[in-house]
Amino acid sequence: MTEAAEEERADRAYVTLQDVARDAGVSLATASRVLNGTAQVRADLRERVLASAGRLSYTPNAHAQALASSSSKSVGVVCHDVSDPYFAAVARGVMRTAAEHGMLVMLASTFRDPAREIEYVAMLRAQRARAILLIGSGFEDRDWERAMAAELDPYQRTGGRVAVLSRHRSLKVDAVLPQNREGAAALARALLDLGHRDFGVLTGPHALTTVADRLGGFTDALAGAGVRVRPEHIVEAPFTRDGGYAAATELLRRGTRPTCVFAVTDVMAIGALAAFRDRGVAVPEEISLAGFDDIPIVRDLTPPLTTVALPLDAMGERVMGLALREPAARRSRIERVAGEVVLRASTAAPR
Amino acid sequence: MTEAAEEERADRAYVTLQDVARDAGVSLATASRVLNGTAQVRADLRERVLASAGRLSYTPNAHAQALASSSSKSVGVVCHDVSDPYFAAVARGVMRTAAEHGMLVMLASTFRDPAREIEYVAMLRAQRARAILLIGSGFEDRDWERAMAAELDPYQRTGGRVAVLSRHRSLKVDAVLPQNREGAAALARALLDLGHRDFGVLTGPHALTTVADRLGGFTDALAGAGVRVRPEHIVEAPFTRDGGYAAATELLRRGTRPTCVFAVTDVMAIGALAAFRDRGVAVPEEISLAGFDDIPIVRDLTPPLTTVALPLDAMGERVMGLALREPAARRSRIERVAGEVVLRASTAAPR
DNA sequence: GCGCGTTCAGAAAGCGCTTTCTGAGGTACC
DNA sequence: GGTACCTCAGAAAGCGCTTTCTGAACGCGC
Repeated sequence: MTEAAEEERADRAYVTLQDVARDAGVSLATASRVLNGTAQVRADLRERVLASAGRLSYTPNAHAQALASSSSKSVGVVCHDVSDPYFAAVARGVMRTAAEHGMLVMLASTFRDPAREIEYVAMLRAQRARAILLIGSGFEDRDWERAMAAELDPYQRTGGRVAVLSRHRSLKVDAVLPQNREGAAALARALLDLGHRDFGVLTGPHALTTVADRLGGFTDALAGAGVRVRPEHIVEAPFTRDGGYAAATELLRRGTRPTCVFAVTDVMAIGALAAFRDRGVAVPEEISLAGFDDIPIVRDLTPPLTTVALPLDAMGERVMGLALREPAARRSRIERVAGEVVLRASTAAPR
Repeated sequence: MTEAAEEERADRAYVTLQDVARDAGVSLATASRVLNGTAQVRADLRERVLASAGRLSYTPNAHAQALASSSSKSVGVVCHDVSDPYFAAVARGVMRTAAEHGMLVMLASTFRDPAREIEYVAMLRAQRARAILLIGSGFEDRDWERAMAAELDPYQRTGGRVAVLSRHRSLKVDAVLPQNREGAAALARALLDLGHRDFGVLTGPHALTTVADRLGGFTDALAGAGVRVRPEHIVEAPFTRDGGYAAATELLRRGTRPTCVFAVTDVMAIGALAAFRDRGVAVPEEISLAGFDDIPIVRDLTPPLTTVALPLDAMGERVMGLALREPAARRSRIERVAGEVVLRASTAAPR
């Protein structure tokens, strides 16, 4: 390349395919074909194009490519909170799988604001994301479901792919579904086996499908054994560590103390454990505590937490896999994921 | 809209601005101006355009917009691992700030592969991300630095903004820099004050700038007090929970046991704590343990971890803020962030 | 030697927007 | 009433690619 050409290039914002083609002395079409391997091109032209592209350090404009080919290399992922360990663990599988497919991930964090979730889906639609993943529990709210469907349906009709992890009565989309009911029920039975009869539950906002399922599965299984959870032993709080702390504190305040407490997520259980420690209530000696999810950190708590283990990383992988695979024939695909009860030192037989 | 028009629309993949303009009986230009508020438009035309856009549920094609206006609404964020609690905490601030600016975040996870990091920067460049954020320690490796600069320099010359969190001898970019040396030094002095004289250090790959700084700051401060860390008490391992576990195990295996151990990150400290527990070494009675970062979970460990607290969320906010603000006059801006020593129950006076 | 089928490079038509340029129509002022 | 100026809608030129269409060049069979 001559000095003059070099200078001219410095003016322009970017090196374009046009520049490469000119430098290589071929047409735009040929340059495009070489760089994409779309068609056979005579060897010497090939070489020239490749050489020019390298020399000019050409970077294709992904927007132009997306526009011209009407397809993009990005997928959207919507979550509640990136700093939630549950999401973090799932995201790992999501990111890995995306990378394997050469996809870029656009991440949106709703901070549990339903309106914002819908807004983000609209943005991802505008970005022509190839697929949209909804990670985390949906809301059991008619209006919200309608609004979400209003975004998702046109998106899917125009070739967009949607997959969700956890949720969603009304959305006709591919889904990876942890067996929340069954897992919670199995946990209940395991705790019954330990000898517990008096339970407390620290639960999240009941509008979340996940909460409803876990709470329902747990209490139903207990009921099956003739055990009822006293209403004042069910405490609702935000779906966070601090929510768990507050709920556990409230539970202790209410007087009569259960022998075993189930927090519907590990994150809440962590807060509960801290609350018990701060109040001098020994776990598991005075009270047993169990969670749900098996986020990585709970193994390192003292005591390590009894929980229902979900293969979080693999779930992320599968949900991204669903979204990237060929669309289903007609109906949505459902992949159920079983949880496995893991008894650790945070639970013991009641005294 | 007539049935025929409705039907015609169903064929097309998307509703375009053209469709809206036609439906409203105005020109493309006018429709664009109304939707973007770019210029004054007569009230009745305005209304018609807005109504049509609503009725057709028009979603602009972000790629077309980006191409035509040569600007985009997305920023790229490159991290090592989304599931690392350190990144998760920082990401929270990053995501919040991005949302406040109406930006979409494209997230890339390198899994600590230097080559992949550079590859991602190229992808983000292709996507014409308005800014690129590099979160996490850089590599002290000439070749890598050169290759990274080769991507970043042209990007910045063409108007791209780059900001980093932690690192980077050679990159001329805006940066948020935790005071790793100073923080580690302050921690060292605090531990000396507790009475410790015999230290161990669990460290990460020394090619990471963060590791070098923290290790250096710690040992230098000790040296200033006439205390040397015995070489066999410095154990290098991967920058992970399991790395910390392995390093602590190795440290115990080596025989003579220090009275106090510093793990260069909280994540490693968590692993170390587990290793000590598994080996029956009481913390802090038999050995004191300190970390660095103050990731949220360490407060809930037993014992809660002494550490150097970094305002992780705020750091994320600031690095995104740097990237979104007007570019600096000429030189890169540096924002230093001080760490604060927080003594918790994992450290105590030696016996 | 001629027609036919192939192969492959180049011309050109978009993809869906933004934005400059053009010109119509209205207003203010002399 | 005519000129100068202003406001604002529409025409059209791109943005940087992909991809269809066109046609040149060549090899082959009869």
